[in-house]
Amino acid sequence: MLWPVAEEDVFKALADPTRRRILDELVERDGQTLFEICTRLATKYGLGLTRQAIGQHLVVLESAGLVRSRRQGRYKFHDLNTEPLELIVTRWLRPDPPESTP
Amino acid sequence: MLWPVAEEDVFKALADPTRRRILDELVERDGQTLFEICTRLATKYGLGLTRQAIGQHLVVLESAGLVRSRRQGRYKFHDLNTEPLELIVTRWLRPDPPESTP
DNA sequence: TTGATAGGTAAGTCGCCACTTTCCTATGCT
DNA sequence: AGCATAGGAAAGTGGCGACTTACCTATCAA
Repeated sequence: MLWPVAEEDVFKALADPTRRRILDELVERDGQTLFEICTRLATKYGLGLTRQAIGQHLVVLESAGLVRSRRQGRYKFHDLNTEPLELIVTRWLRPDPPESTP
Repeated sequence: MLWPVAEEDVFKALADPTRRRILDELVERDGQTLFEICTRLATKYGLGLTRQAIGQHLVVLESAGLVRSRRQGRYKFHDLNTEPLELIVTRWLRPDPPESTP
């Protein structure tokens, strides 16, 4: 248990389509800055959002543990972290289907 | 591709804590009716929601393909369907880590 | 048919959330 | 120093979603 992240935060973070697209970009290439993400969202998806909006989305993703950031000079690089997603997968798996109970 | 369900619907359905608890109940026992779900949510979690509220949540879950229902007389039984969850899992998996690039 | 049970529908309220606008801080370059 | 770049913070707005209240339909039992 590395992050004291509530499941609530993870699901809420994933609820927004823009945030999901940000994750899509980061899975393609880690270590992007805010401006890079803005540019790619604009060119690839025609997203007409301001830099501030994307910045707020990144805060939400970080709070959910889905994105980790490292500061370097005036740049802040963002990395994808898929660990919290495992919570989702395992949560609603059938405990153990006994297979032969007619 | 069994249901024409948008990914948007799945993530939105999972965004609400009450709906997640409903899924928790269904993974424990399939085939519960609306009233059963209401009762169990109230007793186990102290959820003070009206029957109508739960009913609306079930509609959302069905639209997302996470719950399937079968009518039988005046009863309507609800079953969990975890297929849409696989979308979430596979979406942000790294394509193929080349492993040896130090 | 009457009454009870199981569920559906629709209007209305309220709070939250995404987004913009505006302004501010920090780092690097020359 | 001065300016541009990268990022952060905060107030305000608009819309959507969760919930309630109230009413309606359908099935079964007496």
